Amino acid sequence: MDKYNPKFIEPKWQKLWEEKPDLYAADNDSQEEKRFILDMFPYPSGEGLHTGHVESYTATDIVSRYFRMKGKNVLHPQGWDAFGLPAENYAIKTKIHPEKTTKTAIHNFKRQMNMMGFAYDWSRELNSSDPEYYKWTQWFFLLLYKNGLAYKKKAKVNWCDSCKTVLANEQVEDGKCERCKNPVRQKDLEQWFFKITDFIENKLFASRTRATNAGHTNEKSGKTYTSGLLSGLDKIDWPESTKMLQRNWIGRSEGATVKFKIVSAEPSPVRSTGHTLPITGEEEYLEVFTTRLDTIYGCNYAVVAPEHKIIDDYKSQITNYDEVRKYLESVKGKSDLDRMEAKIKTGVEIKGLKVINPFTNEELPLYAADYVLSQYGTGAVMAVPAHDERDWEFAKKYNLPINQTIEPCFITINGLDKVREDQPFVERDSITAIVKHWKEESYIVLKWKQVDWKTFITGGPENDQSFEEAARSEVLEETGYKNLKLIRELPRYHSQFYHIPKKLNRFAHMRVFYFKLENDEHQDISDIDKERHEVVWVSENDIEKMLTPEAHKYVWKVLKDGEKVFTSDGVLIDSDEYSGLTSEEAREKMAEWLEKNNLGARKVNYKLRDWLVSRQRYWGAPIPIIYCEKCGTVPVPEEDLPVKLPTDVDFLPTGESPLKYSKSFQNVKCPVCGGKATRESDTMDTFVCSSWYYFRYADPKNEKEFADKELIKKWLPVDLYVGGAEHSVLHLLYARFFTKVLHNLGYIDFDEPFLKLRHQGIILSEDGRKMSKSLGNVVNPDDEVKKWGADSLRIFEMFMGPLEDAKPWNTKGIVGVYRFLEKVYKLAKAVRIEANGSKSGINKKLDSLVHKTIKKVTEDIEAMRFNTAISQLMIFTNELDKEKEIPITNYQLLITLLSPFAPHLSEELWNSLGNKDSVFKEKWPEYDPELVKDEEIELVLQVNGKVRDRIKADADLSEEEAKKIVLASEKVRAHISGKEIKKVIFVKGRLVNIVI
RNA sequence: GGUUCAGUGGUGGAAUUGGUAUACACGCGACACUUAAAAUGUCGUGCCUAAAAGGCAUGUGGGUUCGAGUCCCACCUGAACCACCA
Repeated sequence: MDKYNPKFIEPKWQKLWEEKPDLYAADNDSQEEKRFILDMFPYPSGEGLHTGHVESYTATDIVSRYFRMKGKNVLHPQGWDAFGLPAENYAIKTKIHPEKTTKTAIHNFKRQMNMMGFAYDWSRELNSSDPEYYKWTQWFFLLLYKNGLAYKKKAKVNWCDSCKTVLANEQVEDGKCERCKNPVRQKDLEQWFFKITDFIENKLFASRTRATNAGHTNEKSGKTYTSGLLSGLDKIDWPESTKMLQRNWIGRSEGATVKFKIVSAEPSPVRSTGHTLPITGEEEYLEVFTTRLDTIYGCNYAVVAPEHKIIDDYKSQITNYDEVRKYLESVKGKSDLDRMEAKIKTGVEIKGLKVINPFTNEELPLYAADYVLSQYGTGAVMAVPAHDERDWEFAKKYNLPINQTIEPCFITINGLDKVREDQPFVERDSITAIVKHWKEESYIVLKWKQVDWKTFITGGPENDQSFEEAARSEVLEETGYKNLKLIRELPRYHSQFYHIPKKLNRFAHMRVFYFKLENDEHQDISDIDKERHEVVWVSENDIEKMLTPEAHKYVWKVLKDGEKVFTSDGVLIDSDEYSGLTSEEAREKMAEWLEKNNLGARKVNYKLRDWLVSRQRYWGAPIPIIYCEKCGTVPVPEEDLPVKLPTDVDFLPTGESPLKYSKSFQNVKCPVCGGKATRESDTMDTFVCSSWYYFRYADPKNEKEFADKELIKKWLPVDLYVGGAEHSVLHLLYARFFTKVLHNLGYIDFDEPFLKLRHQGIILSEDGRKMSKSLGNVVNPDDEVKKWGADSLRIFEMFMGPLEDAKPWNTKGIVGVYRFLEKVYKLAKAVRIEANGSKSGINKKLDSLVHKTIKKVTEDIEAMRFNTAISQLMIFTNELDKEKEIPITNYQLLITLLSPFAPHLSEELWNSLGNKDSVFKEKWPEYDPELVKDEEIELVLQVNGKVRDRIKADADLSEEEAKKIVLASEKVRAHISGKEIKKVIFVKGRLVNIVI
């Protein structure tokens, strides 16, 4: 055998490995430290593995093999997310039962995985469509049901006409079905939900009896809790982008509810029911939710969602009820997509009703409009057209008044970014600017005056007259303006307001005075650069830079378009006693006032809604619920699980679950009274199956529990989880929810399932587009393995670039990897068997490279930087190739380091060297930190930062010696001749830089 | 529209986190072996310049620094996700 022949080597070792389970099996009894390394279990489609699967599975395979060689007890299982719509749709088309197609697909997937040499512990294989598995999915449903976390409710839900089923909010993209891209309709249906919203914030521990030491203890209250879906994100090692997506999806927003008194335009209100108003105090109010309480003085009307109950409740008082009704009808038929796409806001005034702003006591008109969502907040909003874009659009269309109550602050303090930590003050202690007022035809002079540091931190005198006078006289000096009227002075502590970088906050101690400039005087401003932006800065040329980016854009818009909404925080104006406060301060004070007067309260709202889990489809786990004529909703007793999927069904979707038409399935006896009853015919969303599967790997055959408590303790949580970023909200959020439920009920003592998460980037086709069958640009792993072998494909996919990046496939690239493996193979010929073990020290340079390579490969695997690990192995191989004779220790080391990447070749070479045991039984090598260091380095000689010469030198050369060397260099001398040396910078082991 | 990330040779990508820019690989070119091709091997390969010396180069323009691909500001381009959530 002198030619590298993966076709022969690879199947040979795959067969031999199969016979040695200790190479890949997880040991329940081992005392070694555990590592649970997990791939997202795939949906076994008929297409087989694609390049993306190969990429992420190779990554986890490398890490698993590495940790095993490190002596860790590794759990690296694989399974099948087998339920789901594609299999069912395929069954509808071909009339072949999904169980059968799934089985075939799994068989093919498994073949391909073995072909790739993935070392999975197949003894723990699981399949979510197996009754032994979904028995426990049903058990989880009952667990949630019994703890009040699963409920059935009639609600507006997303309905896909093409899939003929309801969808979770998470499965609707752009108003379309995630799967078939059909527009989603809103439908009123009774459906099952999981109370995922209960776990957004930290939750008090539900079960004290079961818990041993589970749960976190709050230091202040001493209470034990489960960390919420939000706060839990802070403690796990996940990509920041993924955490962001989850936070955005949960969409927490802090605000307040405000009660607007409802008054009737007509004096004798009679309700539809015949009662006179008011019945109770409660009903007199329209409750709205807002995050911008500070803008309430600018509220000019209120809007309710078309579905809001106020319309029914006050039917008789609405004088234009017919018109309102007509509008509601026109909106009803619209899908979410239509509503979103409609660029122009529509609505109708509800005449006969008015609401009263509790702050101003103004009577305001009420509207119904579909830009207000009934499901969010209270389904009603206070409209502030001056400071909210939607309200502004609406007000423009219906010609409603617009009152500005927030004043933008335009200025940031110039030069702050140049201030260093050791300089306590800004260079300039006073800045003057003139701004054209955004609304009026007048100019405002702004004067910044620095408050000294001590006064600033102690608070200092609030209304320091002399300070104002000083400011005034400075303005006079600089501009000659006399008629300055002080409009307001900004409060002092508003660094956030100036948009100053956080680290510079402590420099933001300036007081700002607003002076209004009388009109006659502003005529004299001679240097107005009207062409440019009609904003003139007087005291500095570069003062324009003081504008915050946001304000800069804003000023532009105002001046160009005449008017524009200002939606950011600012300072309040025309708001009674709140005027002059910043938005943040005002929100705080106004909320206090509301609570004191019982007219509202602080409130937190979320975008996340409860998870809709029922589906009107066949290929899923049946919901274990029975409806009895007498007893009502009855959960299936645990001992009767699993509720098996019937086989006597027609798959054709009708809009009702196919299970409804199975007589054998539908008709049952009530488990409580034995009377006539029917089964729930809906199945569960497949994401329910995948929300708990990782627990099952700990104990996949258990018939009494979803997994043994001790085994869960042994193996979980998952140490490393790798999968696509497309699951960032769906699967990953649901799985966290399930884990938190188990924790809260005392089943487990951790509340986050996946400690470390990484995504693999998509592999694009060679043309940079997504691989797809219709484009005909799909790379099939089977073909590549046939051409190059699995080892080449594995390494190539890892070598292409960082794991998480999107990378285009390059057909020609794989040959380089093949050549590399071939070179490693051929090196065997040059191996010298030493008489007396390793004889290091002969070739110091090579020894150093050996240890550098161990270090680099080890660190890169741990950090999952496989591309650079492989590059280092290539450098090492190239270096060995230059030697006439290769010491066997060096060669064995190369094979050991290569083995996680190219298991087949490594095993073959290891065996050919006369080793009887597997290379994977070998201990992962350690490096000697002393040998990693270079004894001799190339000292870089720079003049003014430019490289002029390189000289070989001792690694721990002293500064004195280095200086001598520099000055001895002719090239350096040529550049410094005749000039004075100002400074010499010395970086040990690297460079000397001469500054002239 | 918003948020986030990115932009380095002909290509995929490196760069010890502020210290020799372009490691490793593909591709390309020359040469060797061969009747020839493939395979393999050797050498070369950012741009300007015949070459050396030198200069210019990390999307563009500024800034900080002895020194910037890396830090700061603005702009341009691209990608991903979210999008009436008050």
